[in-house]
Amino acid sequence: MTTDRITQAGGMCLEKSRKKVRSFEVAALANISRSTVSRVLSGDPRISSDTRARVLAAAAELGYQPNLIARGLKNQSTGIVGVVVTDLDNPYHAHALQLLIDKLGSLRLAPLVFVGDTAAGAESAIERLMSYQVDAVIALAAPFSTEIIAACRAGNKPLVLMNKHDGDDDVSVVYGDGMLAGAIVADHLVERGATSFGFFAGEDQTTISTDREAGFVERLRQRGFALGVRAQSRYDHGSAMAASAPLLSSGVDAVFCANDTLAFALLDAARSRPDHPPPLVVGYDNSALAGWPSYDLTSVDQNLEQMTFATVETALALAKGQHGKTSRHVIAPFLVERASTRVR
Amino acid sequence: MTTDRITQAGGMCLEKSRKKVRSFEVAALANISRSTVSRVLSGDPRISSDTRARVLAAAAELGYQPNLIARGLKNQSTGIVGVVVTDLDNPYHAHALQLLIDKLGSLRLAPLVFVGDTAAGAESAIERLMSYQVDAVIALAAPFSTEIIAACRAGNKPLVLMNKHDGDDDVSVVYGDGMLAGAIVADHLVERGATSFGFFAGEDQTTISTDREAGFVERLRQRGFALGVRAQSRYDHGSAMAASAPLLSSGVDAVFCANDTLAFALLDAARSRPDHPPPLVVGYDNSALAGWPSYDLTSVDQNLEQMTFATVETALALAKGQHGKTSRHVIAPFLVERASTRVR
DNA sequence: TTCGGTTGTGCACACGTGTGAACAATGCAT
DNA sequence: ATGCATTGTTCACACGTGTGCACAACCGAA
Repeated sequence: MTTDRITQAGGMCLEKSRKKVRSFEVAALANISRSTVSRVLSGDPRISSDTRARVLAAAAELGYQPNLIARGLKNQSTGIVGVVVTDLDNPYHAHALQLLIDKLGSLRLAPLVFVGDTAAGAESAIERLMSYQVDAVIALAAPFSTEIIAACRAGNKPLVLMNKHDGDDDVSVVYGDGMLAGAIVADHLVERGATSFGFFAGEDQTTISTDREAGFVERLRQRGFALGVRAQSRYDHGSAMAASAPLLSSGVDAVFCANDTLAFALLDAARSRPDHPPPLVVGYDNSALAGWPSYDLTSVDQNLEQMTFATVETALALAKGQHGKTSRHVIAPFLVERASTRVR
Repeated sequence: MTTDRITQAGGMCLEKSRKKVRSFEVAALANISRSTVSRVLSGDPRISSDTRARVLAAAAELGYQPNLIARGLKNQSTGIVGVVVTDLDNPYHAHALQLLIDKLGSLRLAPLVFVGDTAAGAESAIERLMSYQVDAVIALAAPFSTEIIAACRAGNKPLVLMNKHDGDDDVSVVYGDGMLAGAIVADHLVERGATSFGFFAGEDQTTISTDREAGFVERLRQRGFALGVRAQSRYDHGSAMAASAPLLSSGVDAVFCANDTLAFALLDAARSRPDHPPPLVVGYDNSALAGWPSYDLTSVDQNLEQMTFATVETALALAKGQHGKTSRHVIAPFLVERASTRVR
């Protein structure tokens, strides 16, 4: 009846679909050729509605699920998207990853996730991804984007950087508008009556971080103020608490922190010196913890929802077609006001 | 020279390896057949060391990376492991996922990650995973494990449940010893001088949660005490703060919380009523936040490192061979003592 | 020379799917 | 009856890899 081989029918199986069912089995059940099954599934309009119904019924009865590995091999398109993340202990990254997975899933794409927290790790992650023939790569706030860009270019894979942009490299990027955020924060603090200002910077001096500071300082300047004090720290709570000392002893009215983690550390440090009144504090990321009463932190929300949406759309566009075109989405952030900038 | 077709050699490429290089190209460069290349890569001992060296040199020169999709199709084993997670906003889950990805990567396995936070979502996630022919499935603290178990059994895919066990279902499981943890906490609180006790339960009444309570109550009983008060809440901070009122107004000496999130909420709620002295508080998960000075929470550490290790090892064992054998790893937790159980 | 053993390599097929081209069936106009 | 367009289906090949089996080359022994 067919040139395809026969499988042993799996003996004494009691459950519904014990063994993997392949397309030629539904073809046999529908008295039709295997190609017609494939055409029905791909929505080919030449198939008569009669046979289409028969095939669909047979597929449903057998519980047929196409083998996406085989399809990927044939189509040169697997529907797999590589995602490179760094630190999932940062709740902001974890949240972004979750949103990415959701968006990808709703587009029937599957995320293959790797951690690239060192230069070597990032490179090897990309190599693994390319071996799996992913349709595109999304790098999430990746510190080693240079290596990633090089690897993707060598393998000719479309790449989208989310929340990281490296100036002039021609890669598609999606990131939050740090300059705008800095300006919004400056306005907010001035309106709250602050007259002396500090900035708490993170360890990494990427454009993503420096934009925030630049926008802040620039708007302060426009309104007739200057930055009074500046501190810098790694992103863990302990280091940040230690590093926040100069900000507190300077006695500035308000501090803008590059990150919620830094802001929490600053608040904790301020609590331990009740002699001075604490400054107004603004964070960045609007993490869940910012809403808790023990911190109640005013924070910039990067609009991650919109950011992940744009990222996935961009990746999909690159995957299907125009590899050359690089795009640049800049997402507008907004401020969530809470008690940490309420005047006491 | 060969029966394989010729590719267009990619015109004016300037970069190193602009186009995908396939095994027959390194075969051609090494003046050898394609099968020999495959055998070299799989470490076949019959290959002479001379040709082996020639092949490896050619592969290195062309930057050959085998197509794992094609290999997966042929071998009926993709090296992809499906991971089903629920809530990545829970830092505990995010941390576990990161560890899982690391362990999988070091075993040269690739994680395909899906979110299954509803019954329907979990089922569709598993279906997607099976379409991708994953070698095994790991479900991380999945609330809808019944659906997942059914789907994996139907598809004949090995499954490991991490941090969830459903009593008598014969599935491989890896989880922390909640009974032991409860006992350790009871001992600790009694030693700290507490004489009246409360338990703060989570929304889910899975065995994972109830074990903690059962072990706690049992050990209290052995030492001549009983549980004085009990509260229950969803796992978000707001709900938990509201739900913690009865625990505080009851005036018990010590409260064991099923989760760090609940413990943080309880501490926040206690702060807002300075009339009573706060109880001793113990949490569960030892999340990063527990170490921060604003909470400084004594908490049970589940030994996630060991747990993820056992999970991945189990999945790998199931993937290569003994599908029938189900195993059960119970990981011993330990207590990290901090200020929240220090007598004031 | 013939036979058997060892060592290394190549041919051809398989994995499960998608798809261009060929083809059968039918209707319609010549 | 023949030619042609339309419609639905099948044939055969391709995607890139692994591997059983046959076989070539070589050596030593009878």
